[in-house]
Amino acid sequence: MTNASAMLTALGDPTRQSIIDALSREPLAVGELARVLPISRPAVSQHLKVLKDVGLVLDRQEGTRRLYRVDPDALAQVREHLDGFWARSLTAFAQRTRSEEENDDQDDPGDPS
Amino acid sequence: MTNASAMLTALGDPTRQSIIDALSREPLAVGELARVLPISRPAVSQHLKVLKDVGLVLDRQEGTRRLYRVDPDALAQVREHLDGFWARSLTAFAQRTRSEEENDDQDDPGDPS
DNA sequence: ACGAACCGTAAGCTACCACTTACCGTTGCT
DNA sequence: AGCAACGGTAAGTGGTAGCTTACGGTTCGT
Repeated sequence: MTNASAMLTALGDPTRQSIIDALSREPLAVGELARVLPISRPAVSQHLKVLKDVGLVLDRQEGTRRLYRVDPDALAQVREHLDGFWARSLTAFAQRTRSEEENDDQDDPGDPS
Repeated sequence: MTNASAMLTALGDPTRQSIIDALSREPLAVGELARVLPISRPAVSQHLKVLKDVGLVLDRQEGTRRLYRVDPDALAQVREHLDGFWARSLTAFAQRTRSEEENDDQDDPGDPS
């Protein structure tokens, strides 16, 4: 499992999507996230651990608080991974269209001109 | 929950990621997918239902078989959704850098004009 | 009409995931 | 030193996601 797909898997949880959404606007401490989200503070901590393990968020000690923020480079990696799927699906579609045109030629082998 | 985040959630399962990966290269029938993947054919069917419900894949009856393919537009939606996170995190970072500079100014409250 | 190939769905089970409460360590302030 | 605020982690629980087997429906060939 590549790192990008691991990040994609980590993003599969709606709560973690909300966390990323909030952290993308501004860095937040765990307690601040817990106040916004409908879950307890330990639950937020556990989600943050998952996100940090795959590299989607970074943390920094700020006095007694711990500030979390998203890593834009990691997010870019996931985006490029999806971009790969997208590009392949497009070229596959283009090739399929060409094959159909060739099949049309085969179905009616007469000269179209 | 927007449609893009629902698609992102559906992409959270590694098996579904493999299915998207395979289908992005070429359209496949359910049985063909089951032969490639390490799970049974009904399991593939269930995953395909999830992917189809969120609009990530399209299906087409081809004789007795049912061909599935990825919808490039749907994939583009997810990519743009991630792009939103990415862009916000970048601007947030830029603004934070600016605030730090302003703080430097505040440390020395001389008139900037 | 019969058989074969293909697929969706129901039923059931297991494992894991997300959540909570409880506890403990750390940091900073007075 | 003592207190308060903050946060990570262990332990335990409920729900559900993902898988399998079994069954039924549809389409094509003979």
